[in-house]
Amino acid sequence: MLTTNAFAGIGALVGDPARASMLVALMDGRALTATELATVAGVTPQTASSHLAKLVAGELLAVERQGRHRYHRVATPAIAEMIESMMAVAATGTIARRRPLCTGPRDAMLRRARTCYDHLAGRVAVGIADRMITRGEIRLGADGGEVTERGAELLQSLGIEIPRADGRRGGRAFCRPCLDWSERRPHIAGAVGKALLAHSIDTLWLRPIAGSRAVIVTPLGRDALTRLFGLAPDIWDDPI
Amino acid sequence: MLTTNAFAGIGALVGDPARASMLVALMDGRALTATELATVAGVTPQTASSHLAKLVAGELLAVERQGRHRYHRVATPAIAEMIESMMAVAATGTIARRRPLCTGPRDAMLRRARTCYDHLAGRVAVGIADRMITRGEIRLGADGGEVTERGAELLQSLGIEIPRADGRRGGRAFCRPCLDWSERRPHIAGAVGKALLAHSIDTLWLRPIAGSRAVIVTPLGRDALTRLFGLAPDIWDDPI
DNA sequence: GGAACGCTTCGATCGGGCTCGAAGCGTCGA
DNA sequence: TCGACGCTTCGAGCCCGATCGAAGCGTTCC
Repeated sequence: MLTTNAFAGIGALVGDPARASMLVALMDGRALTATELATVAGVTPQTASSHLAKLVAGELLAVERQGRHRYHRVATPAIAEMIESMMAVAATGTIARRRPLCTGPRDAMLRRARTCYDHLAGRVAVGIADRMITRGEIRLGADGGEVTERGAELLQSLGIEIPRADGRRGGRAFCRPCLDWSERRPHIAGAVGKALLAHSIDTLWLRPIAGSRAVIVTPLGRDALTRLFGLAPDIWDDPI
Repeated sequence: MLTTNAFAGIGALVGDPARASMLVALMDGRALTATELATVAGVTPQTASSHLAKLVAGELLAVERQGRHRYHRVATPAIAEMIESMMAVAATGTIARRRPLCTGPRDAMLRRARTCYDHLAGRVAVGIADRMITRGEIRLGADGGEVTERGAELLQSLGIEIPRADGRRGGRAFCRPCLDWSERRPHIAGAVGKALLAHSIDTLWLRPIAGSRAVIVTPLGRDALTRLFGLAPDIWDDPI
């Protein structure tokens, strides 16, 4: 079976710890250089080069040359989704469940707010999803979700344009639940989640941290998100 | 990073050809014995036992003892979704795209109609999705889909009860697009796809083949599906 | 032009894991 | 009770691939 071999090949590509680290690092959607990825993976540049060549040949990563740098990024959204679903499985495993996923002040930031490929994740993102559901602005089920009319009004009032499912103006905007690794509950992914994150960065509500998936919630963003999405004030406090 | 290690572990588990074959074979949702899986993977029972032990330890498979048999199945729907997304990536790769996925009379059946974990896949499934979209019975987008009121009426008239997204009666029924490996276009997955397949088997429209993911479309099913979903007659002909 | 830098290629080493034969354990049927 | 069967464990062989040093190529900066 040709597909089965390709399937195993994908697994083997992801199966090496160094390559896995690289893929995880690229899951925020940015493009990183070979040297940066070597540092992330904890290997020498030669080894990283070999790994990156394999990932590019396997079409998991795409590469662009810029001068003497080579920027690597996740090749397609489908691949990012695949990695997401694999991490969701990995995060629910016994080994990961045994003790808290991460500790320390740096990881407290990750748990609070981080990027998940093209949308927001973490305690804040789950809180936003919770409130939008209870206020009837979105609906989320096991198989998908959508923005309600009330939700569309809210987003439009913020200046966020949500692409419709079928391209037509009158169509419905779907969104996708994405299991949050740290919270173990869904946050909003898909076009809606992407637009929400982009808008939050544009308006300086959130500020990405270079070299990390964590994002800083600015004082401006804290006020805006609390007000607009009716977040509980204690969402900003890191639990012990 | 604990999660990254677990992530790489999942990849390594899937990365072996023998284990990959087993997982693919189990993707129709049935539970198979260790010996059956050894045959599928083309390895000796000892080797299969070792692989299965790893897959069970990694919580990708669950096992049930029945007398001297051990039945293995995909542990959770989340894992089946993960495998699906990996196969979708594998099926779009250059290697798989180079030549037709499969040939021969046995594979013609697979291309026509097969199970995809808990729902139907293949040319017929894609045809059903196409027609339901054009007739306004379902909507499918990149991030999800839903059953329209007209679609709900159709399904209800067939005696298919679709679980609502939020459990409430008035709620909306979401469904999920799933990229068809052989057709390279989406068919219907999620609760709606599952209910549709179950109903088709109950009514003897479809008959699963033991030891294969292919399903036979009975004459009864051919008539019913053509009539109910307005399929083009040539969908039953295998292209050369 | 020369040096520093980013990245790749080549070659050698080495460890992990896949594989199967042989043997052992539990279950089923006669 | 005995043999057949399904499956697992143990052990040894063996191959693949990850890793890094050394060297080479192209780019940038001074």
